[in-house]
Amino acid sequence: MESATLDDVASKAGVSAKTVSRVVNGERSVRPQTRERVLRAIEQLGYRPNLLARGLSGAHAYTVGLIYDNPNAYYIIAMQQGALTACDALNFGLQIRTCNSRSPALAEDLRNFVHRSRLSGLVLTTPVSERAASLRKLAAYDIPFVRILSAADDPDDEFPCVYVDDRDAAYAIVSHLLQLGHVRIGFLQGGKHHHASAERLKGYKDALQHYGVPLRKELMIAGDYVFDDGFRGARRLFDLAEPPTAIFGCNDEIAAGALAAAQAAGLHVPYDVSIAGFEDSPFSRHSWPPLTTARQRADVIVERATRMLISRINGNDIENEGFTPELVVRGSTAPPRPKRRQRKRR
Amino acid sequence: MESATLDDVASKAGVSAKTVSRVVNGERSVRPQTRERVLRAIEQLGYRPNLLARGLSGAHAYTVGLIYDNPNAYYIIAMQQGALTACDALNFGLQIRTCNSRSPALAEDLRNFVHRSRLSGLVLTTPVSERAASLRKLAAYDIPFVRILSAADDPDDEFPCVYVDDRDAAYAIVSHLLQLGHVRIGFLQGGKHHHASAERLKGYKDALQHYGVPLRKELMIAGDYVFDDGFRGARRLFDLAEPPTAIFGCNDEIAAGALAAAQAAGLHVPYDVSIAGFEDSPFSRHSWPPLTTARQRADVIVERATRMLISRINGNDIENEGFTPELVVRGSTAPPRPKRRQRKRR
DNA sequence: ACAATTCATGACAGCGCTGACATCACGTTG
DNA sequence: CAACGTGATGTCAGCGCTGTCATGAATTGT
Repeated sequence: MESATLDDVASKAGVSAKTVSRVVNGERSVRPQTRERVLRAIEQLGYRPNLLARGLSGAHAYTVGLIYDNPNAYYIIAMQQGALTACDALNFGLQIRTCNSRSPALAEDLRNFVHRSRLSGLVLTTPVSERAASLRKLAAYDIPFVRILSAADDPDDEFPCVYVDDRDAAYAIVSHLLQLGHVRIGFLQGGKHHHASAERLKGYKDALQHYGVPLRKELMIAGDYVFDDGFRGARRLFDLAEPPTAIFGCNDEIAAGALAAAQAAGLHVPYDVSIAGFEDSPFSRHSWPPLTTARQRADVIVERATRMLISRINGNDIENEGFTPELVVRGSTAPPRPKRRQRKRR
Repeated sequence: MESATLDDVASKAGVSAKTVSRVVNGERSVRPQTRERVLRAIEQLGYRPNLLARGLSGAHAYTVGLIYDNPNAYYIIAMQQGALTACDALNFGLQIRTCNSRSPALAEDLRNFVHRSRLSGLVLTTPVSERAASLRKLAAYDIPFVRILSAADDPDDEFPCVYVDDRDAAYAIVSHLLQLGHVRIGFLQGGKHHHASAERLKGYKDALQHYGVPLRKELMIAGDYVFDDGFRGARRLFDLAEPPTAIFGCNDEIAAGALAAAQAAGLHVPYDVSIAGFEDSPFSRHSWPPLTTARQRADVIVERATRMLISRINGNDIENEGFTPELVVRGSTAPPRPKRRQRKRR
């Protein structure tokens, strides 16, 4: 019933506890044949190292921290799931923490968190992962971390990361709208403090340019990644003399707000106006009509980042990796309805 | 920089480490005067016990597990938040785990989880908290737990719990609809394996009876706590010869489904049909129109439950406690629109 | 007033593991 | 062939805390 200890494995394999420890921690200097024997004993006894003892004894607690500053519950759950999967598989613990990414003391807060729990490293999600100055401080504190962030043109390779190609995904969404025949496409931007916002904006602009559609300032509205800003932004768009026939909301919550605004204004989605989001949150599936969006596998992305981090902690070299969200077409987008307003367009 | 240890506190207070340990753990046999001195030293040094060492040394890991089997991200995040608040305040660790509440091996799974991490106890949320047979096994395994559950008529006081008065809250919602003048009120029930479903049903029935409105079988539709069942259920209601003028969905996701179904059917909410949910999830705020619902403070409830659990682990007696969700009236409910159908009603 | 009991406190081992260092068996090298 | 790496393994202390038991002081009963 009681779980096996290092000593149990050691005597079963006929080696010292320290050697078993070496095998468990993947240290080099163990003869392959010995390693083999130890691994077999571990397998037979179903040995798993005791995190508490490891942490108490070692230089770090064999536990990573998942850091976020994000109000989106679905996103958080998915990220937690991914991190947990990786940690369970690799015998690491997981600590979960919110933070204030705009605090000037961000780096110090994180350092305190790491030191207090003797964390082995951090997985930083957006927008925490984008606070360059704080990251430099963290690195100076010798805290290992892996960040998840939007791919930038100039990939900032200073620190290891998993990047998400927001530009490409936004490009795909806007192209989809353009191909449907939309020309006046509203853009509800997300918070400026997320790099993803700039990337998605770039995808929007690039797609318009590629299809030879001029950019219209009045169709682009700033805001944050929240429902209310989607609602207000869309209302402003509908009030224009020439309102857009399609709206791209920078995430599903913004798009949900736009959807609500459309319905409040008596517009039919998608016949009067098409709406697209970004993220593939349950919102996008559970609205009416369901939202066209870009699927972002936060669980997979974070699992990857967590594995990279642990690998790095174990002293291995790691390589950055990228993901591109995938277009998901649902009922909220359709060809524009020909109508006077559109004909009038110069 | 390094955090203080028991020994630091001990020498500062002029006592042995063991005595400090006694104070920290609230053991009785310490003279008030000594305790005072130790507490002052702890305060001055900012001492916080090391969870790893405590867990390694002691009979349990000073860590509680939060167990859920629930697909609702908002709910989970709120619960985690509450549990974390309590654990941070009381110097306990927190482990978070999903499980399959319908597995016949539920109790064994939980026991393994507890043993593997040497958890001090469990906070069980619905519907895990309702699996009576498994709870008895857990109790037999000597695993302390506190459950969160729907208040039943016959309060099952066998195990400590925090209960939520679902019946009263549902009663309040249906009364609200009745007071608006609705008589044909559809009821979209949640999954049978949640006791809350039965309680909410009871609230529905009680309210109708109190207002002298006969119960109509055809207005009550079974389903689960998911969007799709809300959608399908509402569609069936709209297809009735005499459709309801109001619908009460057993949670916000069901209500969101009903809302989508109404919009898909070209019905205007709330003028053609009123819709109410339960839970006060962001769904209810971010739909159009926003949903009338019952606010359930999952964070507060779970924080309370966690504090109870830790108190119990520390050897104190605890008392059960109750919460009643609070009616929140938003734009999705309004008086029924007088129309032919209603006049025809016999 | 003295043994019997209770209370407050301390000494000490040890939880399971890792870090630092010691050891030993092999080549290598001049 | 002695001196010296180099790689594989072992020894041992100790991380910070709690459980167990020992100790001495205070309190009680007769």
